[in-house]
Amino acid sequence: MSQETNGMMEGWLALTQIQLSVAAKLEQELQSKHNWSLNDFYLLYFLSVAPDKKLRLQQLETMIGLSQSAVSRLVSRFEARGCGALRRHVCEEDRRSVYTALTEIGEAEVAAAYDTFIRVLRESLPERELEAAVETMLAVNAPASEANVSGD
Amino acid sequence: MSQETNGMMEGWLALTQIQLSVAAKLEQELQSKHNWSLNDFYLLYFLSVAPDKKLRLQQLETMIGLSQSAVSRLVSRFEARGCGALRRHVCEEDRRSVYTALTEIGEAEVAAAYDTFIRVLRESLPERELEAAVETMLAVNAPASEANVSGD
DNA sequence: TTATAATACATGCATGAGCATGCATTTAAT
DNA sequence: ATTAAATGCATGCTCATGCATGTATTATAA
Repeated sequence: MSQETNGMMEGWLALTQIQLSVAAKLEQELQSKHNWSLNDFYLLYFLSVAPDKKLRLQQLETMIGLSQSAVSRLVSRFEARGCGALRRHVCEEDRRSVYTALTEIGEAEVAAAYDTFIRVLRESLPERELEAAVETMLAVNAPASEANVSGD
Repeated sequence: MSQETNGMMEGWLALTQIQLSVAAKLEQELQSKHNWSLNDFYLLYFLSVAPDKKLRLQQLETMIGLSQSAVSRLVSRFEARGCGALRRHVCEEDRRSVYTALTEIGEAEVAAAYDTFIRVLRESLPERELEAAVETMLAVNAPASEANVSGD
């Protein structure tokens, strides 16, 4: 466990903590203000910026970063709430696929949730810590990592 | 959804994707090479760098970033495997607390897993994308964000 | 001392996630 | 045209997690 690997470790742990805590804050605010989970928001957001505001499940997988089954159920659950933000219909060019499309109601809701999202991001992102964590990792992993570049 | 907020969003999404994919790679390698989950590794790692190589559950909560119940069960499951890397004993100064201590067997296993961890981190960390994502977020969130600092 | 509150961990329960698999549809091979 | 393989989504199962709560211990108040 050398100096360098330790820096790499510290940087990664710090980055992970930051990601976790900001994501928790986002989840919390989206939940209380819009009754959405973070993944609900990602789902609707990616639809809102997609051409024709519709995507097949497969496309959502990589965007949201969930497994195929998880996306299938995420959309199912959301649709089952009956809030009318989503609509699913079989893709006519390939009847195996299913399109998930954003409705006008959904568009408005996404826009509102987006504002919340960005606000919380601005407020809760620990900029200095994030920059420090990343710099630590990059410095440690650089070719000439012999030099002591740590601030403290 | 202005230019600036969009940059913030893009940066956050990129950061999240990076964290997810690297964590998945770490999990995968730890699982195949050491039969540990990522949280298993974090647990044993934090013990290995703790004074006397032991910690109370409460201390592990914030370190690992899990709830109290999740940590309780994480330790329980690990101990229940009977691989002898962990030992739990009631804290004598405060009999409500439980110490989770690393054994010598555990120390050796952590050292091996640590090497794997750092190697995967070095190999799979997308440095340029990470730096770009963070810079995007910081630039967008900076006071003088009028200036166009985006590369494309 | 005794009663009340606070603390630390364990556990029942509900939920979301991944894996393996099933079903329907499309594509490729013959 | 027929058959086999591949693709896209749904679903049964298991498991890890968070919340609410229970239990044991310690701290505080009277």
